[in-house]
Amino acid sequence: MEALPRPRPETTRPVTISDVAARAGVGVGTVSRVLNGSPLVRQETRSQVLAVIDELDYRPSQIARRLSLGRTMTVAAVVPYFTNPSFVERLRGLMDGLAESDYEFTLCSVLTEQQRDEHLDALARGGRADGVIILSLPLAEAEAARFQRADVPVVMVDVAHPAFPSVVIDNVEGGRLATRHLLDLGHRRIGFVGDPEINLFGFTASADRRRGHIAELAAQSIAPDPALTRLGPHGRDVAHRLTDELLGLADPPTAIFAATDTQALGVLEAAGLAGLRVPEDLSVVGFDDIEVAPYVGLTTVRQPLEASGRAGADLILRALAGEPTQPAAELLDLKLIIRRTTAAPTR
Amino acid sequence: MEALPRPRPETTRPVTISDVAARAGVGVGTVSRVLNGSPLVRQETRSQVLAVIDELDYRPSQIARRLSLGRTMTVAAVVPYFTNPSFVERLRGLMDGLAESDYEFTLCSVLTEQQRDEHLDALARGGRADGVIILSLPLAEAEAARFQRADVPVVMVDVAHPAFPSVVIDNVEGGRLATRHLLDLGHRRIGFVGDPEINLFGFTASADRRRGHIAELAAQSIAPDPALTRLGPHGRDVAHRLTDELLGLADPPTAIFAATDTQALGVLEAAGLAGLRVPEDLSVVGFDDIEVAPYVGLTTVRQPLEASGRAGADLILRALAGEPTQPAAELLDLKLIIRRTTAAPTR
DNA sequence: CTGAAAGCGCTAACAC
DNA sequence: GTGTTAGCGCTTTCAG
Repeated sequence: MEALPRPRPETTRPVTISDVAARAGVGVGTVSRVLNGSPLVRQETRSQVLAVIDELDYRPSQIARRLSLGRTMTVAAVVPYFTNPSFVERLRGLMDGLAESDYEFTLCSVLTEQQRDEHLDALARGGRADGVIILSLPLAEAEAARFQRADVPVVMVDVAHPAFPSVVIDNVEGGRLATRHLLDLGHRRIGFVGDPEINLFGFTASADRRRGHIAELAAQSIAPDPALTRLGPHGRDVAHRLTDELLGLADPPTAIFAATDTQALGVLEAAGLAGLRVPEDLSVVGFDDIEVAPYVGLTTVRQPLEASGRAGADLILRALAGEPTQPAAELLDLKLIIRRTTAAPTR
Repeated sequence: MEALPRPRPETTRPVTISDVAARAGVGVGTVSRVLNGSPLVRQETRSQVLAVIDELDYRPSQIARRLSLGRTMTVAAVVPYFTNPSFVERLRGLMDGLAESDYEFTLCSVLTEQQRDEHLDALARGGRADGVIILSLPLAEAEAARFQRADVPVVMVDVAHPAFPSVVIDNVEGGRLATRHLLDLGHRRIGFVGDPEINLFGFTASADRRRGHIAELAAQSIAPDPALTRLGPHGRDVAHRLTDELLGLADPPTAIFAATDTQALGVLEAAGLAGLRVPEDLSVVGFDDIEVAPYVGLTTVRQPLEASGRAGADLILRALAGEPTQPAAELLDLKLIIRRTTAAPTR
């Protein structure tokens, strides 16, 4: 058999820990020790091994390491609609924060309920990730319990859960901020375009912002006109359509508060197509302050998107490091950014 | 020892293949076989094992599976500036395409040269991913060779390499398309805002588009005016500044072709701040047709961003499936999308 | 068809 | 200090 002239090995075989051990004339245990910075290695041996590692250009197999360690050395982020600008920004902060650690990152994209359930299920049974960051998705009690049982640390971003540390904003307050601005400008008929109260993933941001909106109206003794509220699946296109309805009203609003910037873009689009000038004929305020907001001069409530991702990464890293973490909610600041889509009503 | 009342096991231990085997009264080998759909299992045994798997809610450990298989069952995508709209769109197509497969996905974010090198190095030594999709990053010969030696299939998107299948567009043609449109409109002094010819990652899209731009000018016997060309690091802000320079010229351009939509946004911003009306005082055409393009009414050359990601995923999946793949370049279509930022010059 | 056992590459417990 | 060895959970011969 050894006589067989095996075809030239075009492809290289990765060098393993035993290759290093053999070459260095030591046991694999020793190599492993220097690899993991164990102090129980003579300095001389250490540098010897290091030299061989360098010579052989050896890199330990993460897979093998994980199996042996029983840890995956990765952090997973479960994120719905990850291509949406606001999630992209959160992701950036998150990956930035993780990049500085020893943990790998794995993105669990959620577009459907099934994906949501599958990812959560897989993650909650452990062995897939050592820590999980969940973005915007409310967790059912049973789901939270499973994570706890499997002893998998969880951090929530943009949504809270009593059992885990979370990073959130005060959406109600944000809704008030936006509405107060419109009110201050003199608007009295203010439309609202947002998500349905009951939606696929149970997002509550839109509903909370609307609660703030209504509260602020009430503070000015304005009874909310149900006709001025239009809710529909999140997206620019739907918001566009809802705005058409609003503008078609006998007594249309002079301003519209959109639950998110994406929806505000739809509002602007509809207004433009309807021949309305913004802000002269219609004021518009959004929420989030995504990257495009400045381009269209959108007045909006800014929330620290990227910072929320970073905060999430920091929290999970801290938990993974064994530091005691509080299942408390970290509240990020909101700020009204006034640009060119809002002004006093002319009607 | 067995007398020790161990503290109640708060955390669950994952069920393994031997748990299943034991419970089903078979060997682990058999369980493995039914897991992998081997035909060499009696139907009766199979359903028996399946029942236990179901009962125990068993899920095989991917880590162990990978170590044993010697394959990672994941495909990696190396992507620079993944938060840029164009990359996000490509990513979406890519992840969509991969989601339908058995492969996991791992995103290698590249923001610095070091990250580029590290990721490429790690990936090229194999063991990290079974297949690699590289976005926009030109590969050095030595790097390509390493992938080949390690027998790791590679697919290039938005940049070609003779050794691997790739998905590209004809940037030169795109540049001609944009410029011809401006020329047809009657513009003769056309500015160009793009990336430096020599840049961090060796991107050539901007340079190629400019070559098309110049070629088209030449076709109309127009000598390119060096003063009308401004190159700088990619980004809205820099493009904004470069446009300021252009507009400050004694004889400023009546139109500007920006190498990308992002840069076009910077151009529009600068024009607006300079009090110029678009398109009356200045026409602007971009490239890519990213999601925000319609919002600002940007005339641009559309390239199928999402489709490129999908195509990349399809190619790598095909390679992974062992199907013979050609190291040929798949050329995607370009299309000029005329919106509101271009018109005939008024000067 | 199926059980037993070797092995994937690494870590950690255990001797020397 | 350092070598040896027993797993980590799974796949895959190799016998039977």
